[in-house]
Amino acid sequence: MIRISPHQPVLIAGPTASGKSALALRIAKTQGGVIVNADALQVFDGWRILTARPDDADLAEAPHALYGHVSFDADYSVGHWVRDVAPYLHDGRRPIIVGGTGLNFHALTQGLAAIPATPDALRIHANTLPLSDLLAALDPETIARIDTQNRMRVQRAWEVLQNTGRSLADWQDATPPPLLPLDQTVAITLDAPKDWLNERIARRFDLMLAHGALDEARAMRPDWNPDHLSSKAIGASQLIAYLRGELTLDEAREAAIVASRQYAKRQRTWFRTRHKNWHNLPIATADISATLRFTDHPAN
RNA sequence: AGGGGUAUAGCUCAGUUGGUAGAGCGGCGGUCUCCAAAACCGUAGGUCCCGGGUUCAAGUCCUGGUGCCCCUG
Repeated sequence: MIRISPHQPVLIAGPTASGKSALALRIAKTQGGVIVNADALQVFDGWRILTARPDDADLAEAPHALYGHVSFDADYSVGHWVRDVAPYLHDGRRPIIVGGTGLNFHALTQGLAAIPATPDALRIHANTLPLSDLLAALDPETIARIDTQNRMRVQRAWEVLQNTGRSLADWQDATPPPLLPLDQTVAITLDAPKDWLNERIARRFDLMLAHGALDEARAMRPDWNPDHLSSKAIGASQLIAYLRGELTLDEAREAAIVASRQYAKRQRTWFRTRHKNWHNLPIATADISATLRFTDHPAN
């Protein structure tokens, strides 16, 4: 039994296709609140079907925020997101923060180093440098805490040092307190059995196709640029490849489903190790509404 | 029916002049404080189609089957 008091923020995490949005909507409708998106791709205004963004009917049932509010060709990252959620944390309505991006929840509840954004020019320059050069410029303290084989992590550390003159390790040690400490929330991680979820992932992709994912891809095709963040939506590159005749529809479908399964695996790994202090809510085995108990008075 | 080709990991395929097998993808596990639906790391899988033969030794050569593909009639 999970007790939830009035106005208390609710956090809902869980692997893709586990039913997070449906749960959020149910809570919002029955208990009130604003559903706030914590998903890295649903913030974009492109690929609405493919990213499983709430449809108009959902939007009509409860207030939603941070869905599709960023242009499909814009840059976006955890830092932007943390700034964007802030206004919804104390506006009098219960925030129901839902998404599958573990890093966002981590930044929200554990804090995020206040590092200035990397200017585009510096990022573009960094992209051209060999990994060995990036590594050579880094301080030992930072090197010790990053995966030196992971170019993105190394480049990030390099960019921070170049741009701010301070090492990533330094910045991280000075991480400000979190915007929303975990103990002020009711944090729920949806836990779905792997086989059950894999089946749902496949079914959901077929449903997306049935609901016009291909039309969406056709509409996005003229502006298609794999470098856009929004282009990372699972299934996007696959459907574009199909439209270009590079894959059969069946191959595109299969590739998208596989990518989705792999993504769900990464999410499970993250949640398993990082959400130890969250409520673990098994989804296929229990009736969720029976587990959640909304109280009339603050619980603590 | 005749001729040719092919049969190696779940899939697609590599395997040099014979020395009991590898890759990519997938699977499984993990890492991750600003590209995170990203990026990265680790790992398990094989009676090498079946039988016989040559050889100290055969995925590799010979032979008989079988499956599949192509061509001819």
